Amino acid sequence: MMQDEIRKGPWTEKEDLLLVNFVHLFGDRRWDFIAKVSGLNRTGKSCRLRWVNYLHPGLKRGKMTPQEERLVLELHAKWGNRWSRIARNLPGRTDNEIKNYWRTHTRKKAQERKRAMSPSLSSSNCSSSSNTTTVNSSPPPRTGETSFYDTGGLEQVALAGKNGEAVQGGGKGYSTDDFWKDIENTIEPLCDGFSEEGCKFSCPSLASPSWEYCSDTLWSFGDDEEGKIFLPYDEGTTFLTG
DNA sequence: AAAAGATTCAACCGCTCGCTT
DNA sequence: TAAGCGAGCGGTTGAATCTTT
Repeated sequence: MMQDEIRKGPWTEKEDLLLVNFVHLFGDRRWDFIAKVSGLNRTGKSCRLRWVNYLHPGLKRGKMTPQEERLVLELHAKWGNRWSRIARNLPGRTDNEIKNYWRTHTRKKAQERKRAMSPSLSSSNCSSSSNTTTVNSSPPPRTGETSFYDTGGLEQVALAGKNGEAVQGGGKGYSTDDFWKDIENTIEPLCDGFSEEGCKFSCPSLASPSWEYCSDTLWSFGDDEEGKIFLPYDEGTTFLTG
C-alpha cells in the first residue's frame, strides 16, 4: 500500500536503531540491500549517508578542535574541495562535517574581510590595478565557476592537481592569496614537508589521548593514502570487512 | 519577551567512477 | 569490450537553533 513510498527527511530514533542493527548484520557496503531488507523505506544512498555522517561508531561529535581546524585549512589549501580525502586525515570527522565547517569558516572570513575593508575602497582602489592589495571575498571569475566553497584552494589544486603538488603563489597573485596569507598568519604550518604521508597523523599537536584512541582503536588506515579506509572497531564485530 | 537575522547541521540530488556480468 | 548497476563524492538546500536587536 503506502509501504512503497520512499521516506525522506530527518531520521527517527527507531530508524537509526534499525539501520545500525542491519549494518551490523550485513556490513556497510550493500546499502541498497540493507535499505530493502530493513524495511526502512529509504534509499540505499540515504542509509549510507545516515550511517557515515551520524551513526558510525567512530564519529566524534561536537566542535572542531583548533588542531582540527588548522588541519582542515592546511589540507584544503593543498587538496581543495576534496572533502572525503580531507576527512580521511581527520578521524572521526566526516566529509560532510568538514564541508559544513569550511562553508561556515569561509563565509565568516569573507564577512570579516568585507567589514575590514572600507566601503570606499571598493569603489576606486579595488578595481583592477592592484593584485596584492585587493581583498575580495569571492574568488576571481577566471573560470566563471565560483562555488561558494571556493576560496582559491580548489583552483590552486586544479592548477597543480595533475602533478600532485600544490601551487604556492605561482605568481598569479590573485586575491585569495590574501586569504591564505591571512590564515597563515594565524596558524603555523602543521607539517613541514607536507607530503601526503607527512600529514598522516604524525602531527604531535594532535597526539591527545582522544586522538590516539581514535587512531589506535576506532580507526585504522590502509597502507597508501588512497586506499585508506576506516575500520571502526566494535567489540568483535568485524562487520566492515565483509 | 518577541521578532528578525544569522549560523549550523543534516539530508538530498546529480554526477562520476569502479566493479561485475 | 561494452553496458548496467551500485557506491561514493561534491554541491546544494532547508529546517532547526542560536544570537542580536
